[in-house]
Amino acid sequence: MSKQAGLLPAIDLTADTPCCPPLAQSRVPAQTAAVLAPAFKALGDPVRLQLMSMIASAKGGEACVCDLTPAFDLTGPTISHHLKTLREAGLVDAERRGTWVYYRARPAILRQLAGLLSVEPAAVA
Amino acid sequence: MSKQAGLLPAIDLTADTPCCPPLAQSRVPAQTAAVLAPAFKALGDPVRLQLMSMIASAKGGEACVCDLTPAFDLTGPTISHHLKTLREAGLVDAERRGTWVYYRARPAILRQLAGLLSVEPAAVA
DNA sequence: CGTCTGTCTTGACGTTCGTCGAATCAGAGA
DNA sequence: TCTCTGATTCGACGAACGTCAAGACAGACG
Repeated sequence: MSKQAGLLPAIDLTADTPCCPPLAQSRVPAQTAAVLAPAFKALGDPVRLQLMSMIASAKGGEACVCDLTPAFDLTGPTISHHLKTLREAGLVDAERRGTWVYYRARPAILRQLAGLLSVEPAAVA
Repeated sequence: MSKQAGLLPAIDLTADTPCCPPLAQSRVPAQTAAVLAPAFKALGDPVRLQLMSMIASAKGGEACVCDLTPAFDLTGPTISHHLKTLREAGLVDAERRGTWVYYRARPAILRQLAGLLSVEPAAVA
């Protein structure tokens, strides 16, 4: 077994979860909270939020680490650590192609999180 | 000045921020990330995610701490601490009425976060 | 006033996080 | 093969987090 094969997401959000009624509509069950909270937590760092955005909005739907790293005043290992956090939260996928590693967003979980947060436009008035 | 008047949110998300184009559409600026990341971070704990949901989905739009606390296997101070975190992230408002304190969700920021996460239904196909 | 109940603050504890430098791995090319 | 470059892992550090017990504050009711 390759020692550096940790490029797969640790949890699979696309399967089990029943795609979340809005948080403001019915109480989130403890189990759902336990699954989704780590995703919010991963987004809870300014660097990771920007990384996520750069990946999700990248041309072709994917971004190379080599383009991501120089966008911050941080070392390579630190960016790699943040990308690993996003990966383990199930927010992105990574794929190595030759010398470079490309990251790609997982729209399904993004939609889940957005749906959980959604509020009726004229909720309280 | 009352020593226990820390019931107001620490930041005002409803004013400055220009209501966020989707994260997957254009790169989130560092400044926006710095403002919004703490909100995601606040949602990044299972207990707080449930608290937020219980408050936002409560009948009348508000929930009493006395109803929130017994829903968890945690002490009062711990729940109070989590509520303070939600307050400081601008996600909820608190109001004391007589003996009890009521919490109320702030739909505006919820909408902002949901909008940031929104993805076109058939984004990548 | 005194007391009781509900909530928040303080102080402490162990754990996790964000960051770095150094070392390692993976692939490309000479 | 050896070397070079890109990316990750490892080990360490200080800072922040989640939790609790103990104490303080606010309001209601005698």
